[in-house]
Amino acid sequence: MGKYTRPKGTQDLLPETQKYWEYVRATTGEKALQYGFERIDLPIFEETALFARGVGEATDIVEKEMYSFEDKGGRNITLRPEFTAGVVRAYIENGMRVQPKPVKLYSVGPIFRYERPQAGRYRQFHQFNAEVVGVQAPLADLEVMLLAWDIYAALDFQGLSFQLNSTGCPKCRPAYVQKLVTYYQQHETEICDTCRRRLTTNPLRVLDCKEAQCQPVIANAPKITAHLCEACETHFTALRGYLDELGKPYTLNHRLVRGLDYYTKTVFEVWAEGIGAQAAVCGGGRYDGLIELLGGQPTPAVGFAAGLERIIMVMRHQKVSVPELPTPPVFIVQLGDAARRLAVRLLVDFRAADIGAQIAMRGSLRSQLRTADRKGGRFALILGERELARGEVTVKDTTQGWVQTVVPLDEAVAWVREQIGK
RNA sequence: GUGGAUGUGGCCUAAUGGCUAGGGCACCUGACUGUGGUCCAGGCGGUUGUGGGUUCGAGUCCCAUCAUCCACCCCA
Repeated sequence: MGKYTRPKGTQDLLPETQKYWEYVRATTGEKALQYGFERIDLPIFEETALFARGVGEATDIVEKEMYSFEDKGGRNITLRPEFTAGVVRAYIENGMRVQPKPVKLYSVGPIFRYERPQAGRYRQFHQFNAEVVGVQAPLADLEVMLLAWDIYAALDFQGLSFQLNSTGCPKCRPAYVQKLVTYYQQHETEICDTCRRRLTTNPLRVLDCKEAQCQPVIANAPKITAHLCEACETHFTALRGYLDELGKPYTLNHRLVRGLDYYTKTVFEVWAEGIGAQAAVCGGGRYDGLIELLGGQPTPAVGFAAGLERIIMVMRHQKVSVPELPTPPVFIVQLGDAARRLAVRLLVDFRAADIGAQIAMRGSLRSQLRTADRKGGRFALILGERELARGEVTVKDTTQGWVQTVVPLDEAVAWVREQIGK
């Protein structure tokens, strides 16, 4: 081993895994564009205050998972722990409120969180993110959910379903939270320590506690969907109506919550058959309060994010076949100094004709052919003294075993082009 | 942040506390400038994760530390 090793929780994405990344990036990007989302690329770091405010001071992310530092100019900087805050910042800063609504944006890229690494979980990882900004109507929620769904369908994920809930809005949520806290206080002796703490810091979070002792308490807890105001109720009903209309399976899950204040109304996850049981593969929801919170005009929005490492992990586990990355079809084998000079001319001729080509750089004929076999493409072109003398090149089609053809040197490019039908 | 398991060349791995840590894959060289994965010969590559300790002697036992994996936590 060398002197230096990767920082904890980071990974090298080696050439042999690139086809998965390329495939996932291509599929998600294609779907997003198809659905009218436009790509936006944002800085990987932002002002720390943006995330502190946008994600929420009391969240785990802000409290202990951010990569924050001071730059040489004394600015407080944080490597983005999620996309939404940056998207909203860009929306406001670039005056996107003057654009026709909805504004539909997507992003892909690295995300940073200081967490304990685990299978499929890294400190630098990657997300796909999509947002619909500027529309209150539940059609926007549906649009985001459909994109999430279809991305996984396009990636051939099995057993897809939605988990769905509404978290209400500033009008109806406080009353519900009060009710929940009162209920929990009556059962204070039956719940875990963490939940007791949550009651004061972030009450909604008690609902997704995994502790065994908390389960019966959760099961009988008041459900927020029974306490929605009229606007939230109408919104939720309409969204469910669309899903019913489309026959998309969803489960009402009153335990599905986001602990952040700016989340409103719709909260959802897509579940799929993962490694073993069903598991969430992406999550999202509506955040009508965030843009105003970050200094913009009051603007409704809804979005979701998906972790690419998790997608790739499931794809590899289920042995989903992904297309190979293209390799250059031509590999030139050369013998002798004179032939070598001609060979480099041939090499650039192929490339000028937009046909991928490589040249053997070392070794005997045998070992060059062996290299052609393992690293090269379909055709091995042999250029030695014999060929040189006759102005020919010997072409072996590696997909055809020993079949070889002698082609005049100046027709080689045209001959190969014809073979590959370009 | 909590609990558990595991660390031997790039990868896989052998070695009752006892010879210079052995083998396979891969890589390189040769056989071999003239026809592809075989075979043959040779080579490069290790302070056994790191640091201590026990012992005449440690890859092996003990402690610490680091890393990885797993389960929590959190989430994507």
